Amino acid sequence: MNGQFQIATHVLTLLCKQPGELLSSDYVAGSMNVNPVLVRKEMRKLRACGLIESKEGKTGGYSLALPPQKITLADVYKAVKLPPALGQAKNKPNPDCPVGKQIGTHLDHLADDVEAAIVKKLSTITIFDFVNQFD
Amino acid sequence: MNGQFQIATHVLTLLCKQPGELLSSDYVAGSMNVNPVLVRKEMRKLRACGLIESKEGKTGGYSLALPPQKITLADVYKAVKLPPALGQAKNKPNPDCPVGKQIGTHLDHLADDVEAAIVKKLSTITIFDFVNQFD
DNA sequence: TTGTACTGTAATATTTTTTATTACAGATAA
DNA sequence: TTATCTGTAATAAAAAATATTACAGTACAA
Repeated sequence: MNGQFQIATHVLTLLCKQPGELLSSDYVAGSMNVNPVLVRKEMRKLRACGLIESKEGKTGGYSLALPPQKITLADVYKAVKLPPALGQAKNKPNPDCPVGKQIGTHLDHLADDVEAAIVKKLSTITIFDFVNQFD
Repeated sequence: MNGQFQIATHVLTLLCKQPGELLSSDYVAGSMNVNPVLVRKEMRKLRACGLIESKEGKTGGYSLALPPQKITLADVYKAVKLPPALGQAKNKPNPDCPVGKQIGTHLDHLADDVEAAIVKKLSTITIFDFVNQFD
């Protein structure tokens, strides 16, 4: 149960719907029933990728750093860095087994391909597109 | 850290490499350093989808139910039913917020699209293909 | 210049999920 | 009838995600 992508997308949606305004982590957290600190953590990632800007102090808050047509959901996905879609083995396989010895490499390669497919799909959708679905 | 797909793929690889033999959960678990009960749990899912067969009793074990050319990694992915690639919000958003009210629907739709992209990619690779990569 | 309302961040606790372990009933072959 | 396997449940342990608390730093405004 990992809601990081959902938090990031929710905030970007709010920012897109209220351009020019600075939204606080408290306000945003209230809209999605989540802890404000968690919002600030995700915002740090989005800012590190140049998707949003933040302002400290009274009257501080978050705003889009780019026009919403320039932000794709792939950017969001890469910013929040979810765990791999195919999962990840906890233990290393037995190196004495011919299969165990090699399977890690092949599974890694496969995981890369799947991540690429996800990014490709998400790169076709901008925040602008996503928000346009709303009434 | 979710290794269910890895376990399933590892077992199918071993079964493919040793056709005709029945492999026990203990043997397989040893090849991937994982608990045998966990292997049996994944095998239950694969069997429910008709990918493998199992035999109880002494000399029991697991075998492929189909030729490896007929089993795609998409079949495996669907059989093990991983959590959604984009994650999932734990809490429901605030229904009094215009965005919170609707975003669930749009995120669900997006999740479906991404899962479809993953399945499409994985459906191009059979277990036979995967195993052929090994030395 | 002092109070207020934010961000930024760390530390810790709680909750949830995943994996491991233990146990045992039932099946099947030697 | 004994040994070795699957099938499954129940429980424990480990890992990950989220929530909470706390507080330093920043910026605005009265």
